[in-house]
Amino acid sequence: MSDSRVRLRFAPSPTGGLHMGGVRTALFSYLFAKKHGGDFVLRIEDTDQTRYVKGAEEYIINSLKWCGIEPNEGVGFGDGPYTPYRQSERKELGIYKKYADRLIESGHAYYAFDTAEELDEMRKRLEAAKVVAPQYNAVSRQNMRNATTLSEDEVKKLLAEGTPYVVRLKVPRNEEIRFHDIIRGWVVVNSTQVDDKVLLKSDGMPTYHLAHIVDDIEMKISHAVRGEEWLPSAPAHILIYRYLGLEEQMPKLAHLPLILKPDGNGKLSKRDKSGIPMFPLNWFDERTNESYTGYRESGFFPEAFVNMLAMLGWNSGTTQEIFSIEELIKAFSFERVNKAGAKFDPEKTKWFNQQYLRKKSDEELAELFEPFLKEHNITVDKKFAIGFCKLIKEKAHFVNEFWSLGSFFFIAPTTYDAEVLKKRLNPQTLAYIKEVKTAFDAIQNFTAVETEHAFKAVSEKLNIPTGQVMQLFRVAITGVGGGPALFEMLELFGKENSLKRLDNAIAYFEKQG
RNA sequence: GGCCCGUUCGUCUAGGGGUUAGGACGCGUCCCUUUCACGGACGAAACACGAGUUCGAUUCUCGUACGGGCUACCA
Repeated sequence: MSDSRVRLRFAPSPTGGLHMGGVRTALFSYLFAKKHGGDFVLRIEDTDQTRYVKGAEEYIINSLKWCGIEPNEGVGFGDGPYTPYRQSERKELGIYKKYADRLIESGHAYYAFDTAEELDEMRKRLEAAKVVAPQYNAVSRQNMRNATTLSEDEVKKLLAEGTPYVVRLKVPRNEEIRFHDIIRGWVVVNSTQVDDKVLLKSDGMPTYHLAHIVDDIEMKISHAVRGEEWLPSAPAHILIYRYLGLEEQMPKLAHLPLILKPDGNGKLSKRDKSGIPMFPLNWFDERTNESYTGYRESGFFPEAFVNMLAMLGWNSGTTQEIFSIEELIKAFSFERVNKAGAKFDPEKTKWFNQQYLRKKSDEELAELFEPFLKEHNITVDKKFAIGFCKLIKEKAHFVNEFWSLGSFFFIAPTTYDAEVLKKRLNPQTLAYIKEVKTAFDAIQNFTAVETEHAFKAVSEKLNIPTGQVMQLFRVAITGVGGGPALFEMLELFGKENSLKRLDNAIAYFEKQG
């Protein structure tokens, strides 16, 4: 096994939008596969037809694409040597039945004909008898309608009559099951705790337990990565591999710690009150008529989202926190994945996006901001947009904050911050502003350095400290009391626009007086 | 309830038999600054508890507590 090709699969079931926990599982699998020059496969586990949600599969594919963690094989990403990659289609090939039959023949699985009502009765009976863990197992199966209690002829007859049946795993009575997990080390469970899991359902579909094993074997998967919620059923899976004689080919197991809610406890839910999304992309659930916001639509960069996810349960062992996907691939290992669940931190998630925002070039940001300008019917030349981004990005976590932070760059103010006016507007400061306008008029080379110089010269001339008039001057130009570096803004606006804004403001200020 | 997994600042985490227990987010103070932000400096803030092993345990072992997961013909 150790010398064979590294192949990992991400195997979600299309029962809804892909949760960020699922994205992280995909991410870790992707990183490991890429690090070892292996394959990353997308397999769709659609064995539960009652829970199939239309659009979910496409959503999963689009999410992976947006995150930049693309499988090189599988549904939506091109066929590899093990097509098809949808379990519903693989079922048509009869492969699951084949493996189930093998288990039946070797005596490790059996037909069971119990109806839902009978199973329910059994559970009630066991509960009434104060059985600690009611389950279909080595003991209780003796009182049920299955191939271990019925004669061979009876079983044949029932099958011939078309009686609905399932195939169950015949779990031994009292046996220690040991398995190794890359993240957790050795785990030991007694088979008494494992129930006779259904392998083949009455509709002919395999359950997850059978299907994922068959497919992992058939697809030559080297490492099976999944969430911690699967740990309790892992012993049953070990048994299946063993009874199939495939323990040697069994993928190495890695159970990832869960992502927990930011406050309180428990698994991350579909919605969080922090307002940070739980899904990569917008998702609309047709069944419940509920929609969920995505990271993409909330203005997150995919790199930031992926980086944040990577740091949830994994670390490089250094103090580095900002990683490109290439760096992640280089640094990743399952050994450095934590065992304990990680609470999701909305604040830090924003911080990650801010880090990436600050790394983007002004040109790139201007392009990303373009749609917001369109939305407000604003046309400006590229240079202005780039200059705007340069000044505004320091204030923001997201590109979608740019407009509300700096709409005054594009629309000259018609109202002015009343608080500031009340505090700072008086005959002296008004005279100051007028004097500044005159001084600006005379500037040939309208740069930040020149305007600031001129502004300060007025301060000296009128003997008024800049502090008393600076904010008022800012309000005159932008209408609001806060914003980016004032003289830098003037340079971007240019002489003509700046003077026009000053004129407007002076007219307005005079009316106030 | 039973079984499994886990437990270092509020959160993400580093560390690991002897450390001033390190970093990051957030928070606070100060500096920079016309404002806000950025940046910088500083600060408050953690080894769940109890035994055992040991010269010495946050680190190893066992219990306890707490948290989480699982307990379907769902994945």
